[in-house]
Amino acid sequence: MAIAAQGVPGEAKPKPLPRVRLELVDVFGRMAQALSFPRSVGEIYGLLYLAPEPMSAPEISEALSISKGSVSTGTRQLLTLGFIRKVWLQEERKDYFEAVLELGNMVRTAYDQIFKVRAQNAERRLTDVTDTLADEKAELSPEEYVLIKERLARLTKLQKRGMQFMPLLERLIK
Amino acid sequence: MAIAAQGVPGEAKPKPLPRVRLELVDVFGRMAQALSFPRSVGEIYGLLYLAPEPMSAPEISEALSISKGSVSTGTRQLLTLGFIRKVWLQEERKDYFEAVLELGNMVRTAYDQIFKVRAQNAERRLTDVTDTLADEKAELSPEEYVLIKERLARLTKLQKRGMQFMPLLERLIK
DNA sequence: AAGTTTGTTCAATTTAAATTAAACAAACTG
DNA sequence: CAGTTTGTTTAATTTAAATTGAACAAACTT
Repeated sequence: MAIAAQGVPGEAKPKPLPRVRLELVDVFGRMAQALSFPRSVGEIYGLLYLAPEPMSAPEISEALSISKGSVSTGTRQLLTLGFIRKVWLQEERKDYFEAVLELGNMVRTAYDQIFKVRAQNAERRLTDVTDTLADEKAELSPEEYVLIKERLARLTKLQKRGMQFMPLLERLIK
Repeated sequence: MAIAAQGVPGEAKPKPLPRVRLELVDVFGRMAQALSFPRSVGEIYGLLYLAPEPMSAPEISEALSISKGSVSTGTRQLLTLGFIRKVWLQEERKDYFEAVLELGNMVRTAYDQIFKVRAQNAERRLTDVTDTLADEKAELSPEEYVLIKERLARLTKLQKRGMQFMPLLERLIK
């Protein structure tokens, strides 16, 4: 039998969310999808962004009607991205979460963890293709070899340009 | 009974693709997925990028083992993005496609059609949320109202900063 | 110790998106 | 004209991803 402690922020308070908050949940949900994150991840962030107090996992689950499994994986993703943080509240055993409001930082970490990694992967894969071309030279007609070589060189050049671009971008957002 | 015309580029030439080409197909396929495009769209582009001659839809379908339906929708997407172009070859009835190699242009159109549109949508949705807050003011406690208002203002500010950023980005890529 | 509550993990299910297959129209061929 | 070939469109299927639900471990309560 729960004690229904008074001072504990979200305990026994299943008050329905105001419309503004539901709407922002939706906005971030869609935004997440557009960035190919699970919708629920965006929804959790949207919920926390307008929360007056930190929220526990069960509260989030309740408010968004999503399973606690999804809350667990969703909060983990948001934590590793640095979009939310854990807050220990008084004597509570539960984890509480709050949104990181300094979105500037968010942009930085998102950049580092998503964009940068992808760019590096792309670079590596392109090198692999170029290696394959070298291996395969004998089996190709001279014309085809030259053509492919030129086009891959073109891609590599573009790739390099993009990479040079990155430090500039970094200076701008950091 | 087909006449198996000699001069026609890709006719009756189901020669298997060299490994380099298969690999680049794969690279672009994955890249497309990462950008939340259908994999097949990337594959088509990857195929055309190293094609010595323009390719017809049936040839693409054959080379990638995808249905002609997918080729039809995939080429349409790539055409509207400006990543490939149609080429009319001699007297042929078929459409032939070739990759647009000037990837700089591609980046520009991709920016205009994808990023820009999304940014504008986000702006509109955020305005809607702010409107909802105004509507709902009476039903919120003063503290909650102020809190939400401040946080939405924060988002709007960030949003504006992002938008200011865009012309700069445009100048860099255009 | 027995019983809660919280949070994680993973198999099973659901959902959404891409792909195919089939039906069709259009442009040609003999 | 009858028969091909090409390309588009839509319903049906397949595939991939997200979500749930159930099993479990850990930290607590009584």
